[in-house]
Amino acid sequence: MNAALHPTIALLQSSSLTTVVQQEIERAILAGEYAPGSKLIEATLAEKLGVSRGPVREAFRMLEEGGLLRNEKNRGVFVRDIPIDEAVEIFDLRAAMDEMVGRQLARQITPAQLKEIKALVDDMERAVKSDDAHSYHLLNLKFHDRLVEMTGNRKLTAIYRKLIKELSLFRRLNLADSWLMPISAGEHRQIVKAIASGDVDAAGKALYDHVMESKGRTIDNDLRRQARANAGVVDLKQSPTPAANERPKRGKQ
Amino acid sequence: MNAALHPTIALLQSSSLTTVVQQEIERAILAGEYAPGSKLIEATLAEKLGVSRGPVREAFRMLEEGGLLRNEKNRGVFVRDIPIDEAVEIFDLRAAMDEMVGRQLARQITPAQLKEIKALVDDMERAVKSDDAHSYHLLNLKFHDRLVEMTGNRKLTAIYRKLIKELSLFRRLNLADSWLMPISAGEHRQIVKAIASGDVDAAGKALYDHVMESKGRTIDNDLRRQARANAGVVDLKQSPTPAANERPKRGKQ
DNA sequence: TTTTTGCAGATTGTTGACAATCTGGAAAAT
DNA sequence: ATTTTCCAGATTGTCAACAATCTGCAAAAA
Repeated sequence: MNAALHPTIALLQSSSLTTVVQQEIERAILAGEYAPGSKLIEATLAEKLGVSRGPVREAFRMLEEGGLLRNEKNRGVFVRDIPIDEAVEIFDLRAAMDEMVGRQLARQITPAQLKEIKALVDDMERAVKSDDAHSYHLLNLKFHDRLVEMTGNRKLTAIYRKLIKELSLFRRLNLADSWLMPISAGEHRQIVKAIASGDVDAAGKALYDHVMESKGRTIDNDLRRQARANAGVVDLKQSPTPAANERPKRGKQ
Repeated sequence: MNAALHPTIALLQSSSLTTVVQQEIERAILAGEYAPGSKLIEATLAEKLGVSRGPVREAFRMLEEGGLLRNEKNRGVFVRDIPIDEAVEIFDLRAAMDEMVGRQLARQITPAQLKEIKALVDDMERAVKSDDAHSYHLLNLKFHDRLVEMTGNRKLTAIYRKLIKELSLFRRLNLADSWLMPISAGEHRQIVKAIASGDVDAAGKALYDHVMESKGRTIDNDLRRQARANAGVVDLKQSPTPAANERPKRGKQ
């Protein structure tokens, strides 16, 4: 008599307060409700969610290990703010993983799967035409996530997703991408074409290059942003940063 | 006034009971003191370490997220037993990561670093000559760990180490490798040579192939072991497995 | 005999309380 | 005016107790 026959039973067997709290905090972070660098207070969260501090602390430890939170002993936990060096490292790693994805899919993708990702690319092009950056962003995430998932390598998929989540905490990434959508969209067509052709090297290279292009765009973006911020500082010197009290005074990221 | 000036201060600032407990459990698991599949009891561990159950539970959550433990609600936490499918996935992923390592090192390795890994290979060959499988195993781990570390990509290094830890829980891997040492050792020489030559493709391929060979050897080993176990079962049918009470009755890995 | 039911002990899940530490600012000293 | 000292409030770290759940076994039922 195995479990998971009745969905409610499976739910009760798997979810404890800790896991629910963990999922809720993760959702809120990824939704941007807690900005990178901001502090999470155990008691506040516990009260908001109607539980005691125990489960909240356990959820903190999980999210900490998962790379979304950072803990300073006796000072508190903070939403991680991914520095640009780390973002670069993640992009490089992701490129290698995506290359592996491309090579594998060029060999093993099924017609049904091919149809599915082609449809996603079509949707993305529609989003480009209607200048819908938000939809494009979501479809882009979905596209890459599905590709990785289609390899059938669950370990790869799990780690890939973790990296994507961390990258989303690289806050300088959000906006200013809208005029680049057509370029990115074109690369997606190219990726699908290479996979469909069954050319292992081409598919690997297409995905590798795509991620590296994305990395380049993101970094350029950040450098511009950095420059703009520095330019502003000379006029506003010593003006207090808005959320200064949410940032720790000691230690490094 | 920054921290970490006095090592004791840095230690007290970073280590809480939770982190100490976490490290101790991890050490014990990797040392084989708790076998894969065995159950860890909160109260027992708490007493042995002289703390209450709170920190132990928090450490459990971290190790769970880290892939070393598995949690079944209301039933307890168990040392994870990596199934062969997952081991295969990890090997494939590791191969891609090591290929990245090889390509990067072929470009950027320094003479001092090259000297260091050459020395490690020398040590390994000495271990082969004296038939010291244990030393060889440790040196092998060190060799690959240093290579990854030398890329300078901390994210890659962290994930690589996590994968190695998980692989060590694939219990069927331990023994029976001793007569293969010469082969593996030769591959290591080959890897170093390719990196030293600066040939990006060759270095990547050398590491990729090495990991895949290692994967092949491990799987063959497991299949033989599996076959042997099955052959034994016909004689010993229904004989109770020794640690049967340590394994859960419900759910899947 | 075989199956079902119903505990008792063991173990995990959750909570609230207390101890230790940090933060920011007021008071005191320079 | 500037620096130092001290303290109260806020927050995290740890613990022990209680509640909920599971496991294995013995007694009852079939």
